[in-house]
Amino acid sequence: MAKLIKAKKRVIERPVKTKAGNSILKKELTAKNFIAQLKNHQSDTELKKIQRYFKTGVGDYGHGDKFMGVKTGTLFALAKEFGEMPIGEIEKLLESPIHEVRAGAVSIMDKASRNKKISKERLKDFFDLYMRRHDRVNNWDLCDLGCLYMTGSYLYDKPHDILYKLARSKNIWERRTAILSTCYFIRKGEMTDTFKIAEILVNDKEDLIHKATGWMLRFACAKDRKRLITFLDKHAATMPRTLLRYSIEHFNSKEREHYLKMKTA
DNA sequence: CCAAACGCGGTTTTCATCGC
DNA sequence: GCGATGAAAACCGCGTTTGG
Repeated sequence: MAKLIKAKKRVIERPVKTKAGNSILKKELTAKNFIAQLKNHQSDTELKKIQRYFKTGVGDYGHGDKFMGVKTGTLFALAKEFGEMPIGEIEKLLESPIHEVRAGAVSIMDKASRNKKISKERLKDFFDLYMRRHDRVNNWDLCDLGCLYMTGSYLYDKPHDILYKLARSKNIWERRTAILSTCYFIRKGEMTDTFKIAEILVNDKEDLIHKATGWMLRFACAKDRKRLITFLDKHAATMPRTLLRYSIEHFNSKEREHYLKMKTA
């Protein structure tokens, strides 16, 4: 434990954050170096945990994925430091068979995208890479990292057609991308796409789509409660249970009961 | 009677708020 | 400013309840 913290600290103290050292820095901002750093933080205890956390059994969504055993927090801290990694190197990370390495790739894009000072060009590079290599995004956490800020902020002032195409995809992670990308719009007070895409996904077969959609509906409800009520009055009786329960999680018990009982009514 | 549904608790990280 | 605190968020699993 102490060892891990020490190692983490050492990484932070590297001259990565100093602007003056940019040229030296760029040399180190490689996929190879990132993976080497990750290996420093590998632990078997964490490996067991993470394999249990992401369902890896036969038939589960995470089946066949490889893990190395790095704590999420450590991964995020590392990703923050590698924020300036060239896009080609990020793509290399994305091509890794190891989950944490791919998560690192998307996390680098996520952390950098949260910075309001990110350039339009950089954001476009991120978005294009994410969409072009969506085949490498094959778990819920990768979707979350890519979409909670990055995809949405890129698309914010552009046409949103691509999200509707993704919402109708056969690929579960593309559908998850579609709904989660609206998270940024919700933050900006724009809920239309969330509800329109939720309408497309309202009878989805996948549990992880129910959860993501319910999550976004609940999030949107915080800004526009009436709109969720309208949606629920139309769909509560037939929509998947998890989707419904997630979306009304913040209702008081009376309201919750009302919508939960609509199925039988 | 069994499966689905429910609600809660545990995992971890991040964000907002509070008081010094 | 800054550390402490609490809330909330993805997720899962588990024990209990419900209902077809």
